[in-house]
Parts: sequence; C-alpha cells; structure tokens
Amino acid sequence: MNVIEIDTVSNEGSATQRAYQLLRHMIVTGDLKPGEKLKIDGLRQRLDIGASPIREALSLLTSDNLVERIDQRGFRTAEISSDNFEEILMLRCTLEDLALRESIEKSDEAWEEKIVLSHHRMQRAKDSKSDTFEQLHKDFHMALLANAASPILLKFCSQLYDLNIRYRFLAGNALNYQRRDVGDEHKGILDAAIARDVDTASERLLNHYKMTGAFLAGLLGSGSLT
Amino acid sequence: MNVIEIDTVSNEGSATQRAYQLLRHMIVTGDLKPGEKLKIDGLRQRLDIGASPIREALSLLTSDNLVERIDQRGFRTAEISSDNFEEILMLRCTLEDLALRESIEKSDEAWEEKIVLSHHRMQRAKDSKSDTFEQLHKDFHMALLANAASPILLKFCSQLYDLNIRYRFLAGNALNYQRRDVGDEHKGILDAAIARDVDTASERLLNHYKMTGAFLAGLLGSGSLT
DNA sequence: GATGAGAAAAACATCGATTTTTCAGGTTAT
DNA sequence: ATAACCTGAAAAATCGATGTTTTTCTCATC
Repeated sequence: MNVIEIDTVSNEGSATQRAYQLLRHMIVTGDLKPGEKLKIDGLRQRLDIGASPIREALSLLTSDNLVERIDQRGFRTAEISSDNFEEILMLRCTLEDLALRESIEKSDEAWEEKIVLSHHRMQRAKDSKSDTFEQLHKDFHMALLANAASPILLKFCSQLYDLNIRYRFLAGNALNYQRRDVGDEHKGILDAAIARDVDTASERLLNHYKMTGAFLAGLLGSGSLT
Repeated sequence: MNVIEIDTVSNEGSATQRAYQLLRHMIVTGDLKPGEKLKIDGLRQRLDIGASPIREALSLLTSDNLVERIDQRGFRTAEISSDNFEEILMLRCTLEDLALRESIEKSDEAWEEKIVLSHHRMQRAKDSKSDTFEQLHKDFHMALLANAASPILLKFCSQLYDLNIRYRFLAGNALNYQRRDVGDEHKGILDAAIARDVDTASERLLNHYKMTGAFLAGLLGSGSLT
C-alpha cells in the first residue's frame, strides 16, 4: 500500500467522481456550449479518463438537467432558452423561500456562525478569480438554507442554483455581476437572517434573485446569448 | 397510441433503458428492500444484462433519490424513514399545487380530453393487476399537471410521485388503498379541473395526498415498516 | 474470551475490444 | 426531380477481462 500523493486533485476519489466534477464545471462555466454534442471518445482523450466513468458521470448529469441523453444517440449539453431560464428563476424563488423559512425557523447558534463565516469568506474573495468567488457565493447561499431539515429540497435548490449560474456564466459573469451593489444585498440578507426576521430575509433573497434574473432575461430576450 | 403492457419492455430500447425501468420498478414495488445492498454481479445475472448498463442505470436512479451511491463501495437502495416520507409529502403538496394551477390556467380542449381519457382508463383498471392500475393512476395525476409549461417542475413532480408510491407499496398497497373512496376523490378532482375551478381542484388534490399521507404516516410511526 | 494482524475472498471500478446502431452521401428507380 | 434504398464510416453501447479496494475470515496472541 503506497501512500504516494503526487497529484492531489487529479488522483483522489474515483474516476467517476472526477469526471462528474470536471464535466459539471465545464458545462456550468460554458466551456462546453449549450446543445453541444458530447462525444465519449473526445471527452475520454480530453480528460484522460476511460469511457465507462465518463458515461456514468454523464448519466448523473442527466438527472441534474445539465445534460440530455438521447437513446442510442449519445449525450449533449442541455439547451438554453428564455423559457428555461424563467422556469429556473420561478422555481428557485418558490423553493428557496420554503427552505429559508424552515432554516431560520430551526436556527441555532452553530448555524448563525456558519452563515457569518461563509459571508465573510465570500466578501474576502470578492476580487479574486471568479471560480473561487462563485464557489464561495454558492456556499453562502446554501449555508443560509442548510438548516432546513429537508435533504430533497436542498438538493433541488442546489441543482437549480447550478442551472441558474450557468446562465450567468454564459452572459459573461463577473463583468456585470459585481457592478451592481450585490455586496449590500448579501449583507442585507445576512442581517435579516441573523435577526431571525423571516419575512425580510425571504423578501431580500427573492429580490436578489429577481434583480439578477431581470438583467439576464433582458440579455436572453435580445438574443445575445443564442 | 396504444396502451401497452409493461411486460413488453423486455426487448425494446437500449439495455440501459431496460435496466433502468426494471430496477426502478423493483425498488418502487419493494422487490428490492430499503437499504438493501445492490451487488452488480447479482443484478447482472438476475436481469441478464451486462455490468455497464446496470451501473449506468443505477447512476440514473441515484439522481432520482431511489438509490444511494457510496464511493468505491457500490450502490444500495435508499433508506426509508418517517422524516423522509413527510418531506416528500410536503414537497408534493407545494409543487403539485404550483403545477396544477399553471396547468389549469393554460388549459385547452386537448388537455381536457386527455384528463377525461386517462381518468376513464384508470377507472376501468380499478380491479386489475395492481401494476397496471398504479401506472394508470400515475398517468392520470401527471396528465392533470401536464399542461404546465414547466418541464423541470414536472420532472420533480414525477420523481416525488415515485418516491411516494414506494411507501404505498411498502405498506401493502392495493389492500387498504382502494378501500377508501378514492374513486370519488379522483372524480372530484377531475370535475373541478374540467370546470377550471383552480382553488377547488387544488384543494381536493392536496387533500387526496394528505389523506393517504396521514394513513401511511401512522404506519411509519408505529414502526410496522421499519 | 476478546483482539488484532494478515491473508483470502468478494465486490467494485476501470479499461480495451467487440458488437450494434446511426448518419451521410451517393445511386437507382419512379 | 424526388423519393426510396443501399453502403461504408463514425459513434454509441455493451461485453469480457483485469486491476484495486473493501470486506470477511482465520488464527495466533494477550
């Protein structure tokens, strides 16, 4: 048993997990374009992972709505459309509202400390590489909901978050995103959550989504993404 | 369009699709018990399908929350618990309410005809083999929602339906289920939907779920399923 | 009688090769 | 000119074999 950790990132976990993470990242960030055909052989070479793990990873992504599987005809990345975007936005508002209320209702000190911490980490990374910021941004939003004792609901929220962020990346993320006063919005949500003010927190959270949503919907409508 | 028996699935489509359908059926009906280890080799022999398609099918089922994957340690069916059941019930009520309202709002004659037809088919199969009835029962419920132009929402509803029906099967489905006046409840929902009476339809639908839910929650609480 | 090391067995994960299916282009018949 | 029909290349799906990890079992030791 040789414990030789040469390449921590690329060699830990199963090949399937690695393929899943890599592919998801590539799709969400737009590295693989909407509707693009995903040829097994091409990906096999590009990721240096065998066909079976790639196939399994793509099957997993299918259920995340990031990949479509066409029987006997392979896989392709999910298409984008303004209808699709609006549905995601609508569902996020409904489900995150639900989750946030439950999360705050069950709140305790440990949870409070976690959201403060993840907010701080996100703030600190405001100007760093967008990948890092985006991860911390997701962490913050999921931390807000994390106290809801509803695993399925949280899974839905996480999926919808990724579907949504994909549109943001496709629109050229950081550029326009951090220009609005998102910092203030996050602080506002955090404060209301700490104060256990459910209604205010929820209202601010949904507003936060709808603002970004309206902006992206504009882009989609104008056809600059298709 | 022909109403085909489920058994005809044996040779059509890809091996992965077959494995997926078969396994899902086996899990939902309780043929594979909650928490049971799913040994690839055993399933390979039992279904007469190679390991790769089975693996892929299990990956798909993982994202349906019917199977859990433990890295490097294989697959097992999802556990059951009363918490899990209550979450499913809660989410179904929220999401189906949403979908039903949108579906009725966008209603047209074609949709109206479809729900009448699927209701009739379900009624006709009331006394037949439970598998057939259950399929038509799901068809009816999904037909009610089908007009909602929200593919993701419908997918969530379908997933939650399967998660829920699993509990019904585990409780010894048909036995107690058809004893209550479920026929009347269905008719009531159908009538309200045809009349485009959104509030009544939604109220009846949710009641329909909560009645079954309360019964099953009782069983779960008493520990007769665990 | 409990414990823990180490070996054997089982099961998982992955790869390479083979089979099956689809797709594109050109050909023939109407 | 168009539609139906081949045909070969490309890709997907699947199988069988192989390498690794986990689990089980044995047996000596405390």
